[in-house]
Amino acid sequence: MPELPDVEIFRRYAESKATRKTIKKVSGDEDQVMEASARTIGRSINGHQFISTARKGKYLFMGTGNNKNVVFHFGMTGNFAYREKKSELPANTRFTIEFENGDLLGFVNQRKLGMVDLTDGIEEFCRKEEIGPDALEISQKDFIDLLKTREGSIKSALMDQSLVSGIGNIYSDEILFQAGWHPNKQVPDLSESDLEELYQKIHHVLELAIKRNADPAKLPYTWLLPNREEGKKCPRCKGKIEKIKISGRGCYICPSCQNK
DNA sequence: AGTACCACCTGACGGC
DNA sequence: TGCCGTCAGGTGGTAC
Repeated sequence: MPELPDVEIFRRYAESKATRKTIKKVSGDEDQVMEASARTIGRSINGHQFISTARKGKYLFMGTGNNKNVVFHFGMTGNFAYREKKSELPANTRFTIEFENGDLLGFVNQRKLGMVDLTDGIEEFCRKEEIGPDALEISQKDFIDLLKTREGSIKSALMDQSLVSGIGNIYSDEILFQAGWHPNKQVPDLSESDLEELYQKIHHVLELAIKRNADPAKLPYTWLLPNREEGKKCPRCKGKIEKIKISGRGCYICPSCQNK
């Protein structure tokens, strides 16, 4: 489930559970998830503590006292699992950090589309990976300036991580539903005040989702997300939710509410 | 510069 | 019950 709100919840979880504890050792499958090997990561961080956490878009960073950062990206599935005193971690745990006190932090990633990496500098890492400004960090002015020169559909613009990072398939559906735009609306057709409104919707949706722990069951029933299923009733107009395909991704809309 | 499509993985679900 | 196709909240590469 990991889009910006989910990753922010994971960050808070890791911050509260796994910082200020001395790292004893790390282990991980030597498969495609480990961008840097567990051995390399262990050599850099064993004996140190995590003292900070950071998030940019869907990327999560845990910084150690010796200025290293373990980087996490969850792909389409996964979360963290913290366990006390070596109690059992969930299935599909791909990377484990063990602390001196015996506690464990597991990176759970069923579909192996995520990754674990190591970097000295967060800024440098983001530049290399072409991760754009975070959707909740960028100013309204910068957001509008970026979109001014953008072509193509608003949906693909919102989901382009190099433009603005953190918004994925389902939260872009929600944002566009609340803003009233069809996902295929062309960006050049949006006025400056349209873009201002869009910026506000992005903040509204992402911030409230974080407040509700990114738990779909706790989101307002007036939102699209709890009704994001073909044939369900639109919570606003009671029309039928339709599923369409945009750049290969399933996309849910209310055709009558999203006709701007 | 955008977009469409495939690939990477695993597991759940519906149809037969 | 079992097999098969399809789909899932992400990203990267490639071809157009």
